[in-house]
Amino acid sequence: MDILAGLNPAQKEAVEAINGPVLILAGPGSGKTRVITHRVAYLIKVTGISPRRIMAVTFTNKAAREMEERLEKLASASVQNITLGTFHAICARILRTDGPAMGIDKKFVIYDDDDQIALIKRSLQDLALDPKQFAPRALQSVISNAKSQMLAPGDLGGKSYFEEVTRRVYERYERLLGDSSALDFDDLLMKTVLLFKQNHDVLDKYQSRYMHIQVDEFQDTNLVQYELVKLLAGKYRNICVVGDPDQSIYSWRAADIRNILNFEKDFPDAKVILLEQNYRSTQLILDAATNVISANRQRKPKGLWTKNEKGEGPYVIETYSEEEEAQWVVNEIDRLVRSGVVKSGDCAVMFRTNAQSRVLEEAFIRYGMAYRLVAGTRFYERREVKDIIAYLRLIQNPNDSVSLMRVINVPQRGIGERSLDELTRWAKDQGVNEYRALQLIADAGDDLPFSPRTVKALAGFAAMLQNLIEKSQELDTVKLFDLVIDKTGYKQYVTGLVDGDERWENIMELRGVAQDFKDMAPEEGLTALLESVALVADVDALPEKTETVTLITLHQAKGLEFPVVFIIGMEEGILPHYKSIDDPAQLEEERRLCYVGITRAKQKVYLVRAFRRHLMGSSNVNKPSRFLEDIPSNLITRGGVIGKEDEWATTYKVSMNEPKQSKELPEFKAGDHVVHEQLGEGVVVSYRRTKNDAEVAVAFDGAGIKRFLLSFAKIEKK
DNA sequence: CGCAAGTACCTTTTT
DNA sequence: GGTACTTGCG
Repeated sequence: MDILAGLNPAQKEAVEAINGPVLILAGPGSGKTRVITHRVAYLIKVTGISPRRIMAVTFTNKAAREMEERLEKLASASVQNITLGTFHAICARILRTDGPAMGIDKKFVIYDDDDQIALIKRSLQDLALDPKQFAPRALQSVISNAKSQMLAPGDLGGKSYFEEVTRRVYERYERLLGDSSALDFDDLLMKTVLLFKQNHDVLDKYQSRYMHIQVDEFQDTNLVQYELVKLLAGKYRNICVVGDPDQSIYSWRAADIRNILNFEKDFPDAKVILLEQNYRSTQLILDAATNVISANRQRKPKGLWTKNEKGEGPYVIETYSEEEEAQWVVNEIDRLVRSGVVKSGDCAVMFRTNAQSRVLEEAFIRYGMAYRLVAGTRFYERREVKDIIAYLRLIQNPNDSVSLMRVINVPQRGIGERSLDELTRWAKDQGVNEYRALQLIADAGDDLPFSPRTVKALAGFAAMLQNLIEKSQELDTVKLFDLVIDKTGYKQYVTGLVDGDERWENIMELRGVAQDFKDMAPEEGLTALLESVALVADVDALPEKTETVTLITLHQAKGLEFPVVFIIGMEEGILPHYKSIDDPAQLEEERRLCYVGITRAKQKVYLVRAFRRHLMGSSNVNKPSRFLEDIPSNLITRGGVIGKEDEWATTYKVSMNEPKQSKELPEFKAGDHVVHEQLGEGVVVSYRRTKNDAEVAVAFDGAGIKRFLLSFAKIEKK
């Protein structure tokens, strides 16, 4: 039984406890993923359970991918028969198959955040409400929260005027979703639960199939998700949930730690297994993390321990500004790499908010150090990508009015704002959706509130769409893709835009995604393509080990580990985030976020803060994060807890600018041939003196144009 | 109707 | 500091 080899007693117990409910509480670095994958492998290989009777649910696509890879190594061929995916993906599949039993259009589209906002704005418009007074974002969040708790519009009380408005918007929004044959993210979960509750045959089908169910990151599940799991496990009760309440960082998305407590209530016979041995971090890092998290009051203490060496405690670093913070990080990574301690791929820089990555990126670019930013501007959020997807969605489901309104005039077809308003109003009067209205207009001819020119434009669009729909019956996804960018005129349109080349490249990248579905039957291929696009937000299915530094948000870092971790912005207002400071519960979540960050580190962790930072234009002086004070000074390897702002000069500090001024900087001019230490030969494109430095842009053969600060870059004339 | 310039607005984390 | 929305002009 080599599947159990190398596991510690607690891990072994967790793998072997396959009968009945199990709750695994797993500390960071305790081999959680290992346990889950080994459990599944054990089920298949040792007890001979058919893979198709196993479901493994994860919270993110990344986690699903990782589990799949690991399982492939352990249990090879049988893996593809396991139902493995995110809650949303699994539910989408169930609804695609059995949704029609409760009146869900088989061809439903999945609306993401942006689509939801568009539809909420439409709802406000329909109800003659002012979007300035009722922020669409806020409404979206309230509606989403309601759905996460299975609340229908009618369940929202009319306690205040705002609630009353929310109820009305929610109602209208649901109506519009239905008219568009669309489901939003929350619907995928909620409707599946409703389907199971309303249709016993369907529930029985799934209950009977799934003999074993595993749920990862259980602390991040919301009420609907837990409900779903309970229903699915209703027959065999072989349910295993794995989580760590200390790493619950998604309560803002309605994740509910109470699910862990309720699990023990709902399954009183549940076996509870603690994984407390940490295999990841040095003792001092683990101690520091434990001290940080222990300050939370709403938690059960845990006995995390490790056999690892004592190692180094956290480094606490203070810099003057956020620019220096970024520069310092880059310098330190460079120093570590040069001294041979680590490779740059071993380093990760983590931050609370995406906005912090900009300054960081600039420093990396200036220095000429390679990095990868995990999901910066997300690929699927780019305008041109969304436009093409909207066309594809329309082909699959022309009722999708958000997509229709999005692209009806992109590229411009002479259908302006006024015509669109009129179209919406007319469709509403006729009691049909926009697509149907277009068809009616194309057929009607006279007697319409549109100018002949507009009628022609609208009819033209309808005819084009109709044609694409017909062609889609026989073309594979790639051929259809090419036809779309050709017939819609998008190709010509996009190449004429200012960043035409870049946008075109993005479209070609999307075409690459379409290629994955090329061999499927036409309709299925399109459905599968759209589903993967809707549910897999990160296009970077990059392998974990890369040769470059990783820049990542603390949230995204959960589940990962790196030898060297930098957490920047260790300041009041950033971490903890200023929006969370007033609310004790939210503050505890910020602390957990900090804990997640520290526990990612194996060897070294740097807690970096800037004395002065620009926020929304103006410059602020921030206090050190309160979380730094939770780390006893004897654990800190360098730096110490930094004092109040006026003591800045007396505390440990790092400053890079001072001695540089006197140094003679080499001068270049455009056209000079130069050599860069890492990037090789290149030609100077521009040269510009700044206050104490000079900025030079160099075009390299392989690497394109890079910009450097001369005081840092190692460039010489050839 | 389309485009350009100007204005007001807002900033957390993601399936 | 960036973007989404508005205004004004051709």
